[in-house]
Amino acid sequence: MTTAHQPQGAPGETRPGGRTARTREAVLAAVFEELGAGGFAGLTMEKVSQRSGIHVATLYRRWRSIEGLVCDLLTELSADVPLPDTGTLPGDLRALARSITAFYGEPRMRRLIEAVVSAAARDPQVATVLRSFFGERLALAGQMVERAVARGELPAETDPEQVMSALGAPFYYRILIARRPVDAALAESAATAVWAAARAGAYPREGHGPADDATGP
Amino acid sequence: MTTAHQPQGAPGETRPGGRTARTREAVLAAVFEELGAGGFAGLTMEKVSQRSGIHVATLYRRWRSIEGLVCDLLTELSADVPLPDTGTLPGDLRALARSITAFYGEPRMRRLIEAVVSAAARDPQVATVLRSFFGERLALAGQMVERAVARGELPAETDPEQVMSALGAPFYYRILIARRPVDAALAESAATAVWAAARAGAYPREGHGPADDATGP
DNA sequence: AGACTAACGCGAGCTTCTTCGCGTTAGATT
DNA sequence: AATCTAACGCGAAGAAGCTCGCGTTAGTCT
Repeated sequence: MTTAHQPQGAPGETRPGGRTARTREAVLAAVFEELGAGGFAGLTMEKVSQRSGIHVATLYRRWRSIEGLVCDLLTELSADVPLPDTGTLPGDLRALARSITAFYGEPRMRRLIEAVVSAAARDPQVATVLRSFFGERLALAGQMVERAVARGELPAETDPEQVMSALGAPFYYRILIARRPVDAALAESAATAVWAAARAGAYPREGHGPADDATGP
Repeated sequence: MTTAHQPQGAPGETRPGGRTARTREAVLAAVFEELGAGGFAGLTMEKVSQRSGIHVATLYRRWRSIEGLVCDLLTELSADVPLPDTGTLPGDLRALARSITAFYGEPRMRRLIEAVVSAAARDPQVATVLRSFFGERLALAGQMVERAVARGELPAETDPEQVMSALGAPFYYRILIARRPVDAALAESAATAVWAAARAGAYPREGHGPADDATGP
């Protein structure tokens, strides 16, 4: 869980509840606020230092760079989107899509993911953390799909992680590429689309080709 | 077409075929190569200057920043993915998905889009250019879907741009978030998924809700 | 061909970013 | 309570990034 950048900070380290943890909290809060205020463009060590009251040298010592800070913030805000269990996959997909919409409805969170992706483009270590971070979340969310397959809602050869990728993809496209706010319509569209596509066998496990009904209606 | 950063450079300006155009060509080529070599992480004005043989001051004068350079490069490489017309929408979707795969199959191009998104997170002007750039391409690609609607392959209330967004989204998710290379399987999956989802009415125009078959099989 | 001007090269100078050494503080240890 | 050490504050020094003014070059215009 601890990033490669910071020698200490996560619970279970040498100074668990003490000064170290306090400064980390203060710093990450400052990064988050600064990010919400000015985006990644206006994010600088100097500002984080001023807002948090922590000296710049300390920031460089523990996090090495802005990228490291953003990266650490990402891992901190991990457990914010819980997995639904409504009993049916379309219900679950819809619920999750709405959760994601609520999450990224806040400009702060869009700024955060923007910053993380931007940081990953510059720092290979951040890229690694980002990949494994989403990898874990994807594997976790995949359980939702596995239940659906067990219930017989989807073909047995369906790849759970691909389904969940397909659910998330429209949001990140909207945020990073189209650069428009996410809304309820996107959530409905994403959930409906993934459900239809998954039923059509568009997300097969490796080895199985996709069900080829793509030759006409 | 001209970015907000550079006073000259695009064809039709004051010094069309002369030194200005040559330096721009040399500089953008240098940026591209440097990007392919070290990614956005290793991209610096100094290196671009050295590789292109153009003085640093000139780079700052014309492009103002690294972000401006990357932004200009994006607009330069715009017309590289032609629109297919196979006669059927599933055929078109598949062909386009394969084109996109070929395009982003090159690490260089993944680096480029990474750099562009990263630059947009820092520079609001780049963000604007990025949005309008993809907006235009989306509108253009939407014609593919309009033809399909006219042929009766899709519901009349289908929103062309949403369909095309949905086709592109998986690629950008793969590149920027999952951080794994794009492959043929992704192309097939994306094309198949969008086709199934579009037929199910998952991409309605504003005002029409998505066709609600999301309550169970 | 000659005059005119936009764009470039050059290097100095400024700002911002980043690191380092040393003394101090907070928390753990016994 | 006394000791011991990791983490922090502080300021200075070094490096990198960025701007500016001036002279030169290349392309245009008459």
